[in-house]
Order: sequence, then C-alpha cells, then structure tokens
Amino acid sequence: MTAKTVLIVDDEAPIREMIAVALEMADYSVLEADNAQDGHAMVVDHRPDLLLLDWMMPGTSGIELARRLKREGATREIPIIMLTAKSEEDNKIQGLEAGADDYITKPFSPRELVARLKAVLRRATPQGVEDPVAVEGLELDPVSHRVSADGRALEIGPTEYRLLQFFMTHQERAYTRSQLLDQVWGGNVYVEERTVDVHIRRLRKALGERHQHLVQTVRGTGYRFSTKG
Amino acid sequence: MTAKTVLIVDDEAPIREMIAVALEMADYSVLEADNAQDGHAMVVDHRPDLLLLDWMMPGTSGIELARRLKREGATREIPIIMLTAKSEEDNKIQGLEAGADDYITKPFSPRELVARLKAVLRRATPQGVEDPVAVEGLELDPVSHRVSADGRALEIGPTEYRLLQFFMTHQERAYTRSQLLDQVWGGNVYVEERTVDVHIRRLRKALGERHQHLVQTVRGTGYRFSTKG
DNA sequence: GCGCCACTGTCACGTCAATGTCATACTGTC
DNA sequence: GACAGTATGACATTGACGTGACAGTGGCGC
Repeated sequence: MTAKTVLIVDDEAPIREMIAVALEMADYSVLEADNAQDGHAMVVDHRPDLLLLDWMMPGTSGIELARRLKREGATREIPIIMLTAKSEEDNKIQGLEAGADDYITKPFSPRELVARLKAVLRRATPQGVEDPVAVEGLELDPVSHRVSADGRALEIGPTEYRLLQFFMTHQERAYTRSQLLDQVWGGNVYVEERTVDVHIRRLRKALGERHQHLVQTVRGTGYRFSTKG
Repeated sequence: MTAKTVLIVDDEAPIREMIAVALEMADYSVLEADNAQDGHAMVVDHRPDLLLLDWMMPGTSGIELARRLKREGATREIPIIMLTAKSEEDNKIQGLEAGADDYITKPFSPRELVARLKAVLRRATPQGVEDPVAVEGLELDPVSHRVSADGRALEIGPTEYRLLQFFMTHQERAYTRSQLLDQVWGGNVYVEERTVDVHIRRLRKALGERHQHLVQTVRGTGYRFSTKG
C-alpha cells in the first residue's frame, strides 16, 4: 500500500505543523492549506485520501468547505475529520450533518489523532470482492487467500501468492521482469530484476511437478503463464 | 446472545425508573439517559439492542434523535420504540417516518411494553444469529453465550468470544487486522492493529491444543478460521 | 464508597518465515 | 565452443508474528 495523503486545512501554522509532524511520523504524506479556498483547490488538484479540517477559520469556514465537498460527486467519497476547539455537542451534530466522518476536539494528542484517522480510513476503504480463479486443477481463492492443487492446499509465500494471482488473471501473455516488478511488487520499489527469477523458481517449486509447466520462460523477454505448450 | 440491552431515553426520572424495573424483571440489561445528547453518545458507546425514546424532551427531541440515528449507517439497524404522552395519530405517523419501529402511548402497562419490545426485537433479530455453530467438536452457543469443546465448557473472555463467534460464522475467509477490528470491535473504536494479535493468541490459548489449528495465520495479511490444512 | 478482580490494550523482546542478493551451474543459440 | 541468458542453492538481513508482562479500567461484591 502506498502512503496515504492527508490534507490539513487550518489557519494556524503551528497547529498545522504539529499535526504534520505527527502524521509524517506515522508514514502519511501531508499537504497543507491555511484557508478553505486553497484547501478546496488542493483537494481538486491532489486528491488526498483524507481531510483534516479546522472548524473555525477566517473567510469560508471548515464546515462550509465540508458541505461543499460532500455535495460534489468527485469529492464526496473523501473522508473528513473536523477539528474544533469547542467541545459542545451541538458542533459535533452540525459537523456530522455537514458530512464529516469524525470529529476531534482540541486539544488532542497526536496519538488520538492518528488512531482516529486510521479508523476512518479503514472504514472508507472497502475491499472489493474477488472471484476465485482456476485452471487445470490449480485453484486460487482470493477470499480465503488460499491456493490448492486438485483440492490439496499448497504451501506458498506471500510474494509467490501475488505473483501467481497476477499470472492467473493475466494468462497467455509474456511479461518482462520489469513489468512483473511493477505489477506484483508495486511501482515504487527498487529490486534487482534477477530477483524475479528467484521468485519464479520458488513459485514453480510450490506448484510442484503437476503444475509448474504453466509458468513458462520466454527466453530473451521474461515469463508467461499459459496452459498451452 | 447475552441479555439484550435496552437504552431508555427520557427526561423524567420516575418514568425511566419504572421502565427500568419492568425490563430488568424481564431479564433485560438497561441503560438510561435523560436527554438526546447523552442518549446519542450512549448509543455510539454501548451499542444497545433497542432504544426506548421519549417523544417530547427539552432540547433535542426524541424524534430528532431517531432521525439522526437512522441516517447513520452504524446505528441504522438499531430498532427504536417511541414513547409518547399524546395519543394523536399524527405523532404516530411522524414517529414512524422518522424511522421508529413501534410506538407506545403513555400511560402503558409494563406488560404491554415488554410484549411490544419482544416483538420488535424478534423482528429485528436476523435469522440464524441465535443458532449455535459447531465444528470439530467445538461448539458455540449464542443463546447461553457459551463455548464448549467436546462437551466441556471453555474459559473464554468476552472479546475472545466475539472474535470466535465472528470466525465461526465467517469461515474459510482471510481477514486483515483492520477488518477484524471493524467487525469484532466495532467501527468506531481506535485500537492498535497489533492488539488483534494478542486476542488471537488469547483465543488460541482458550481453544487449547485440540482446536487451535482452526485459527490460522495468513502471513502478510491477517487471520483465517478454517477446518482445512 | 472501597477494594478486588477480570478484562483490555499496549509495549518490548524473541523467533522464525520471507525476502533480496550473490556465486555458481546449467541451457539454448549462433 | 563461446556467449548470453536462465536456473538454482546458499546466505544475511529484514520484518512479521508470537508471547509474556504490565498498567489502566470498569464491574461487582462487600
């Protein structure tokens, strides 16, 4: 999973800084805006995964921005956490009605902030249902996260699992090592291309005699998953 | 399940008391709040199985609270019975439109109250939730809230019980720690993901040698309950 | 009200599977 | 046979998971 981006909209620089530091420690990528207008622009431009929005700000208030974002289809899905200095229940109600997903009262600890943020992101990122794939008695079930050959469960490591899943959903097509690294390892990691060979070997080993012919070497290019040949 | 929890929201203490006594006699567990704000908070914190909601209250009215609860996904499923001193038909309409599941006119007898409450709960309790589940001699009975292995009762904590119940009703499926937190702890708690590990361990310990193989680690992903492998 | 106790969430530490890299052996092609 | 490309086994490192300890909390009986 790549780092989630969080946009902080608050007119007070010190508060923004404090939050930014806390979030960066927790491996989030942080954007900042000191008013609702800039905030709105940054939402549109950078599509953050979550908004931290100050309740009271000069000019357009946080609650107004929240309402606006929730009204537009393109930004409606972005979760919002409201920050407020007041602890009155009414604000919470108003905030939630404006479409905020959670709400934190100042002062708050960085720990609490990160915890709530995690929880909101967790809820907001639904996991799509996936169908099992099968070929020649080899079956991969994303739901139970299992691979079986003719009904018997296979011992397979995480990387080999992802590699096999990619192959089974992209059959009959040759991929270069570099393409496999992008697709299976993720775009922004640096590993040697030769490492792919090693995992191909591990995958073949895991598949056993019965199925290793499905993972084919394409000399001079890379690898392919195929039932033919 | 354990005793059902009923939250009474009414500003008049004597009425709350009367209801509370009647419900406790009928083996319900009772929570009380004397205004809509506190009521809202208690719903979020304690997740009662049913709400008894006074129609007229100072501040936010019962009907307003009902509307709000039915709007939020997390609380939408909780059935609500409205209490009102007025017997006008209009109120009934309004109440039902706000999402109330039933409606009782004061004065009412404790007998009537309990009867309606039972009826509403019966309707609201999804089929199957109350049925015991069993696998390989491990049995979980939601009615008596007990777990037994080959007939002998097991020592098991509340959280482990819920975790096991979730697993037994969702077998052969890998869950991430996040998903387990949402499903077993509830969506609005802020807990470290690694805490799941600890409870998994406690659950395994409670299950003993004989059954702990059912709770499987899916490395790099999370956990799974399965009778295979 | 008070102390006791079960339960919970968090941390620190230990362990072991998983990973990426290398050196070496092998294979196909010209 | 020479060369480039690929397979394989070994190895150090990393990081995920298991585990025991501990402090805080709330419920419960006295």
